[in-house]
Amino acid sequence: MILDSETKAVELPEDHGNELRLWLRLLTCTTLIEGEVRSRLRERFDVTLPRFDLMAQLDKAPDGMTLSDVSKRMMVSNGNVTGLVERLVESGHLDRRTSDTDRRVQVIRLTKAGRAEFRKMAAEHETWIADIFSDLSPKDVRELMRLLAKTKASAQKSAQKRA
Amino acid sequence: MILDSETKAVELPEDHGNELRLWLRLLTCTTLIEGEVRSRLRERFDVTLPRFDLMAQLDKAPDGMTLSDVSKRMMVSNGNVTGLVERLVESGHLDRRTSDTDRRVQVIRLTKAGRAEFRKMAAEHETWIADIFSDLSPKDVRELMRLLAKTKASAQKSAQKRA
DNA sequence: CCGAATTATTTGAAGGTCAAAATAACCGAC
DNA sequence: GTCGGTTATTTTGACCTTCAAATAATTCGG
Repeated sequence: MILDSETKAVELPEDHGNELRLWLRLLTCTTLIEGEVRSRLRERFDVTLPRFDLMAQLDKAPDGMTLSDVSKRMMVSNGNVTGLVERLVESGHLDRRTSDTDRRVQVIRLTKAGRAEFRKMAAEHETWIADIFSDLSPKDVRELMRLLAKTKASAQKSAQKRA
Repeated sequence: MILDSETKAVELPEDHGNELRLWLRLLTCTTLIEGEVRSRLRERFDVTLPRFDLMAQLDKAPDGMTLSDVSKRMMVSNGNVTGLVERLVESGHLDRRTSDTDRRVQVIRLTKAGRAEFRKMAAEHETWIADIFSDLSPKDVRELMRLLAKTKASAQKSAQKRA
C-alpha cells in the first residue's frame, strides 16, 4: 500500500506477468499434447479422447464403478457421463446395470470386447506419450513431476478458499 | 531387442510409466486451473472461457485479425471461430468487416465496449492466476517455464514427425 | 483471359460440455 | 410408516468443438 500525491490510499498493482505467462505456457503444452493424442486416437482407432479416458478409468476398476465415481475421477459433470456411457453401452464397450442394493445407482463395467479393445489402444497410447516426451531427460521428468505436484496443491488451495 | 527361449526376436516392452504419469499430472493441473478460471469467469462476468480467450487475442491486435489468424492462435478449428465470432458480434463485443483487398477475408476487432469489458475482466483474471500459483516460488516459476518450454518443443517435434 | 489450384470462410452432422432443474430412491427421525 | 432431507442419475438448453464438405474468392501458369 502506498500513498499518492493527494494522500489517498491506493493499491499498487503488482506485476503477475510471470504467473500469467506460466499459465499460458502450461495451457499451450497441454492443448498441444491433447490435440496430438486426440488425432492419433481418431486415426488409429476411430475413438474420441473422452471415450478413451472413460474406458481407462473402468480398466482400473474390474468390479465396475458408479456414474458418480466416474464423474469425480474424470472431473466432468454428471450429465456428461450419462451421455458418454449411453454411447459406449450402445457400441458394446460397456455393460451397465442397476445396483442390487441401491436402485438409484448404475454400475458400469467394460465388456470383454471393450476391455480387449482398450488394452490394445492403451499399449499404443503409451508409446505415443513416451515419444511426445522423449526429449526430456529422466531428471527433467522427475523435476516436472515435483513442480506440477506443487502447482496442483497450490491451485487446489486457491479453489478451496473460494468455495 | 532380445531373443526369447525359442530364439525368436521379440520387442522388449519398455517402461514408459513415468512419462504417462507425467502426462496425467500435467493434464490434471491444467484441467483443475482451467475449471477454476472457467467458473470464476462465469460467476463474475457471465462469460465463457472461449469468449474470453478470443477477446484476449483481439486485445493484442488493435488493427484486428482475420478468422484464420484467430483460429491458428487459439489452436481451434475454423468452423469453431465462425460460431464464436458470430455470438460475440451479436452481443456487441466485436466488430466484423470484410477486407477491402480480399473479399474472402473477414477482419474482426474489439468494439470500444468490448475492449473496456475485456480490460476489466483481464485485470481480475490476472489476480486469479497469481493466487492460483501463489505457492510457487519465483524460482519454481522460472524452472517450470524452462521445463515446459522443453516439453513443448519435444511435443512439437513428435507431432511434426507424424505429419 | 481461362481454368486449375489454393486459400478463407461457412455449413452440417455428431459429439462433448456445463449448470440447473427434474426425477427417483434412499435414510433417518419421529 | 411416513415425512423431509440427501444422494444418484437423467434431462434440458445453450454453448463449444471437430471434421468434412460446400462456397466463394484469389492467384497463377499458359
